[in-house]
Order: sequence, then C-alpha cells, then structure tokens
Amino acid sequence: MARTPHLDLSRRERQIMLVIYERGPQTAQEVMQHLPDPPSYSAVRTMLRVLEEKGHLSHAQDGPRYVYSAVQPRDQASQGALKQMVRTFFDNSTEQAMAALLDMGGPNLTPDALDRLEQLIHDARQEGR
Amino acid sequence: MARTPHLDLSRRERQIMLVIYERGPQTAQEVMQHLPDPPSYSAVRTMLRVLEEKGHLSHAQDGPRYVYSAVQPRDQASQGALKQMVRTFFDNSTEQAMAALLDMGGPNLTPDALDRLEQLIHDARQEGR
DNA sequence: GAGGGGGTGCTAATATTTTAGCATCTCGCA
DNA sequence: TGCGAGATGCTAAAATATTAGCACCCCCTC
Repeated sequence: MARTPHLDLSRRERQIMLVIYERGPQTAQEVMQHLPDPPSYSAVRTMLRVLEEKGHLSHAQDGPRYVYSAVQPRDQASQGALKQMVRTFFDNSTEQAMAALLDMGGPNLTPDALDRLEQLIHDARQEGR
Repeated sequence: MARTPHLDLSRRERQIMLVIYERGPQTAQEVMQHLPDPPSYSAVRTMLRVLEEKGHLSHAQDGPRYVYSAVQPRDQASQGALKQMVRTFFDNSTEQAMAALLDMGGPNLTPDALDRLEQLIHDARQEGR
C-alpha cells in the first residue's frame, strides 16, 4: 500500500529494486552483475526470493531459469519516487524540481526536446483554465 | 564520495536523512516525531550519532541540546537523487522525467510558475547554441 | 539544597539483513 | 547412459542495523 516502498526496503533490497527498474526484467545473474559490491550468486537469489515473498517482485520461468520483474509498474513507482523527491528536496514545489532538472540536464537536451517540453507546458496551461 | 548516499544507507538511516533534508536542521525529538513508526527517543539518538560518525550529519549545540544538520548541502544531495531517479526510471532522459513531473504536478502549477518554466526553457535553448 | 525535567554518552541485547553452503533437479551431449 | 553445467530450494551462520536501558550532568524551581 505504501506509495514509496523505498522507505521500507533494506539496503540490498532497494539496490535490487532499482536495478530491476532501471534495466527491466532480469535473471539473478544479471541482477548480480549490476549490484554495487556484488555478493555471491546465492545471496542474490535469496534476496530475490525474499522480495518476491514480500510482494515486490514476481518471477516468470524462461526455459531453465527465473526472470524477475517488478510487480508495481515502472511509471507508478516513478511517480511515487518523484513525489517523495519533490517533497523532500523541493519543498513540495514541482516548479523548483523542474527547474533543478532543467539546470542539471539542460546541456543534454536537444532543441527538439525543448520544443516538446514547451508544448507540454503550453498544454498544461490550457488544462489549468 | 558517493553521489547517492541513498544506496549505502540502512532503512532507518535513510528515513532520518530524508526527514532532515525535508525539514532542515533538527533536534532528536523533532526527528523522532517525523519518523514513520517512531522508535524510542534513545534509539533515534543512537542513529543520529552513527550518522554523524559516518559523516552524513553534524551537530551544533543549541543551548542544552544538539541540533543535527546534513553535511552534504541540500542542493547537492537533491542533484544526486535526481540523477539517480532519471537513470532508474526514465532511461536517462531528462525530458521524460520533466514530462512526468509536469504530468504529475501540472494542475498545481500556477500560470506564473508555468511562465517561469517557459522562460527557463528559453534560456536553456540559448545556452545550447 | 533536594528533587525533577530534559538533555547526553555509552553499552548491551535483540531483530533483521545479508551472506554463503549444500543437496537436488533438469537438460544437453559425448 | 552417464557426466557436467547451471539452475533452484532450503537452511544455517555471520554481519549489521535497530532498539532500549542505565548512569551521569546541568539547570531550574520549590
């Protein structure tokens, strides 16, 4: 029920969930390879099983192995995380958060991307009417 | 050294850091009151001490009590967190992240805020030249 | 000047997380 | 058929996080 499961997860659990959200459904092997300070294969598998028990992951059989994926859809999870972030670091101000993002990623944004963003803002204004 | 201390913190440590970033420098009492499932006062104080040992917090004396504050400035921390978030949930696309933010917080944005954002985008475009 | 409130330091116990090991199963193939 | 690679289930041990308790100290006030 928690909007931000982040807060309830242990360190490794969190690291694993992030890896899975970042890279999509994966096997234990893959997850292990993308964890910081990777523990043993066995340890990773245990964590995956625990996360599944807790309802954060589910697995599908792919031939001989398990492929784990997040139960909560990515966009839902990201929304919770964004909300958390806006509250924690930007005084609940979406505007501030957007400004920070722009400031950070600005140079990497293509002119086209900037166009699209402007359009979105334009649309938002319409809705606000 | 870690950009995202998030990943190295235990559950309670993380909760505490978030409370402090959200509400600014605080005493143990205050922190406790804002933790989910607050443990004893004593437990909170211990965690604060540990976080200080690890270099995440520092304390100043305010009369008879300690006031803890984050060592890493808020904007630095938020930047790290944003980066992490963009990578994890938005395929490293700042544009996608901004769109999601807008989608989420759009209705709460005042026309003025939208104006300012448009201006920022405008500025970003100039720089990109 | 004795007692109480509210803070701190330190330490021990408990709970949880995190790790690794071992037995077993399945599949492909020599 | 029998062997080896690579997967899983289960369990125990180790490490770490989390909690609480106790002793002390300072200050205020009765």
